[in-house]
Amino acid sequence: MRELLVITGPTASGKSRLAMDIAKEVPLEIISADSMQVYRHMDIGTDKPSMEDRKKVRHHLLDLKNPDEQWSVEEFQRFSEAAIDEIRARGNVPAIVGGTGFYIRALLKGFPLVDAPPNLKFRREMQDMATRSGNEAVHDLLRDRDPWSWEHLHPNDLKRVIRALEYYDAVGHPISLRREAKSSRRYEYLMLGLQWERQELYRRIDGRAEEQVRRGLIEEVRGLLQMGYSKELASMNGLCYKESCMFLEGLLTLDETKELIERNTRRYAKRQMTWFAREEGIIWIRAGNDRHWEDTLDEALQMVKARCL
RNA sequence: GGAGAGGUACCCAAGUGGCCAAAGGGGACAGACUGUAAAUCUGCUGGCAGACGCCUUCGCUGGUUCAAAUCCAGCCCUCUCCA
Repeated sequence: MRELLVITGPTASGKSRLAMDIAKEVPLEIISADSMQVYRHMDIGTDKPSMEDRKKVRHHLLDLKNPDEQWSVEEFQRFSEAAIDEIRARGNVPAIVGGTGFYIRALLKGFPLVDAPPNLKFRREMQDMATRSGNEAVHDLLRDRDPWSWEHLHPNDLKRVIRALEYYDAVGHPISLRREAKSSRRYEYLMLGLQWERQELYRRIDGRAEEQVRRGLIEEVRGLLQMGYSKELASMNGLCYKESCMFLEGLLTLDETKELIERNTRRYAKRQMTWFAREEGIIWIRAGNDRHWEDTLDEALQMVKARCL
């Protein structure tokens, strides 16, 4: 059985490069598992694959949405499942490439699709209640409806508390039951993770902001703002964008902006590593300055050829 | 040279005799995560110990006191203003 190829790892670990290199020997099509690269006009800050790469290898789930359009895990799940079928029908190997662990988990372990979309009015109400009566008051609403969540969610984790409530409101049973539920679709997969020594990865991240600024990050963000996309949007709160908005508002100097971007990127990488550390099924492939990229690539290639072809 | 202000833990910064291993913020570190996840949230941060607790810290050296980051003396350093 041909397995699905998944390439993941923290930001700046070389996922795209690995995928592109593998594609030289294996008929790959890439499905981006990146929550930010779905947005159009956000290229430099998201480090989106170049048009050149996209010409060489077919990419999916890039530039699907405008920055103010709705997008979420569930949609990622649907779109990527469809893309997988499509790619296989063409006789190619689907490669999920990206660092958004939540998306990858949703696809692989498959959260069951449930009809509980965001309910904005409900969220508003809960939000108001929180500001009026405190986060604990909202959190306490979970007690009877979803004891597991009540116990495991911190009252200050308002987003999740509200979502748990919202879910219950829509479906009538606790969202926490979903963790036991089986997905409708399951995949056999080969999940490769690029592993770097922490300090080395951080060094790669440092200086990256400098590079992005040189490539026009600030202009990109200014353009987004001019198109009418506000800094309040989720998309505009992504790495690089949030900081660039602050710069454009005069809150930061350019140097401070670059520093902030790098720091936040390191933190992001750390969060990803924490996530992946408890994710099961990842085969880690070591990369680093003490190892030739060719060796890293070969190690990956061997497994891909053995299991995905 | 003269007049002031100040030196507190990785950084900034409270604290002016006991309730101080020392508020608060930042950073670092760790963790969580099931419909916006590059987001959001939590914990922790002198050393040793499982714990009672013990030990070493508030520029340095002495002193006063039952007791000092806090009071006194000298010294070192920093900053501002006047020369």
